[in-house]
Amino acid sequence: MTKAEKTKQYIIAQTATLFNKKGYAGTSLQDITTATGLTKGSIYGNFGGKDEVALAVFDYNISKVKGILRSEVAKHHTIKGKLMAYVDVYTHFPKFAFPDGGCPMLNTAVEADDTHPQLKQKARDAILRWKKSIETLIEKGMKNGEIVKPVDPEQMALTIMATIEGMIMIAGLTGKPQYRKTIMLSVSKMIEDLF
Amino acid sequence: MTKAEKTKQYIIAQTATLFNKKGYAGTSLQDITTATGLTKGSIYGNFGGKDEVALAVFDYNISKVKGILRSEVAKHHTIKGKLMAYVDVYTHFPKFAFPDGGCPMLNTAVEADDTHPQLKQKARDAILRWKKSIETLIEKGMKNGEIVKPVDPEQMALTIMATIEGMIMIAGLTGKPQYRKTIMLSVSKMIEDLF
DNA sequence: AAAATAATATACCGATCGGTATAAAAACAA
DNA sequence: TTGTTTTTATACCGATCGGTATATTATTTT
Repeated sequence: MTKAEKTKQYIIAQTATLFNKKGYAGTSLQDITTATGLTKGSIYGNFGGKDEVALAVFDYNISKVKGILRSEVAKHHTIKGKLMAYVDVYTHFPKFAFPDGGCPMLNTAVEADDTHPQLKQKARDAILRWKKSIETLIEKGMKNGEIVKPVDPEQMALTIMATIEGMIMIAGLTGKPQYRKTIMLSVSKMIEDLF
Repeated sequence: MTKAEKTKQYIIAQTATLFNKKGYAGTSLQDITTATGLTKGSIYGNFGGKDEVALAVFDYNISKVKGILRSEVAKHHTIKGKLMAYVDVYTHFPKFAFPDGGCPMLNTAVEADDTHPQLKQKARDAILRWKKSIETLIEKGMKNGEIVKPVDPEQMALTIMATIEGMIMIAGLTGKPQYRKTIMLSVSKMIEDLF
């Protein structure tokens, strides 16, 4: 890894929290230089502009979350266990190395809705991949006989995702950790009902 | 109503969509003057600053949503009907006079999370009021015998709210109206299961 | 209608915005 | 080690940011 490549990764890692907390419009070049200890020249030597940093940071944050979910899901070998792994991760949210400032998909979706098409596209892709992976799990469960009740995989996936994302918003806004547990308990019941 | 009061209301109404779409940090004084056709002097003659406009706009947007919900809920005289009115409103979301740019609570919650304490407080109050009103409906249903199954009103309220807010995010991000209907169908099932 | 008051427009403030040209320094290749 | 290329720092650009002082225009009150 060349020096520039290392610096690039360093900039991304140091500003990941920043962008996730303050958003794209709320994060200034000065914030970036302060967080990294570098100067504007260095930032622009490694990135084409603030946009490029933001896009790279989004990928970084998403892959962080994805990595956690993937490894937790892999620990279980039943469909039920794998689905419950999602509940586990989001119930114990803060324990995991989640990026500060909440879910990057939610944050980006809300901020980029009418302003930053590229970021919005990235968030859209991420959420559709997430949807697909839950759907696939449910479909496998139906094929291998684990899930016996008739269920629409898409509806189930969308509902689980919506409840989780809404939970993140409500828990973050109210500052009541109990709300997170309460809502996630409902999600686990939804999943339980499939079996 | 004095002239100034009229102008104040005019500024709020003209910038309500703006703030809801672009957020607090993303909306500039110039955006405000362009949207209203007024000048900075006029804005500052009626408000103490951008913050004051933003706070007033938030109240305006929330009361708009609240008014729609209240009138729809009032059309029904059973608890089930009243709860289903929420589903109705959010299912046919765009038909109603909702502020463009999505749910003001969600938007404000995400943006103001680490930046604007006053706005965050307003969003928190709004969501707790919403929670309370759903809880009260469920409690009434339990008292008058409409709801027979044992249910935790708080858990039910939180779960319904989370699912709705997550739906708004997902539907807005993906641009697929069908997702809204699919998720709201799940919410209506949750409510149906109470009776 | 005249005087007092309130509301709006103009012109400007310093600070910060994202971005760039260029020079100094560090890393690399020979 | 020397020469070349890449990386970083400095200094600056015009534009825009939120905000204000003041002049001008409406709106009230008398």
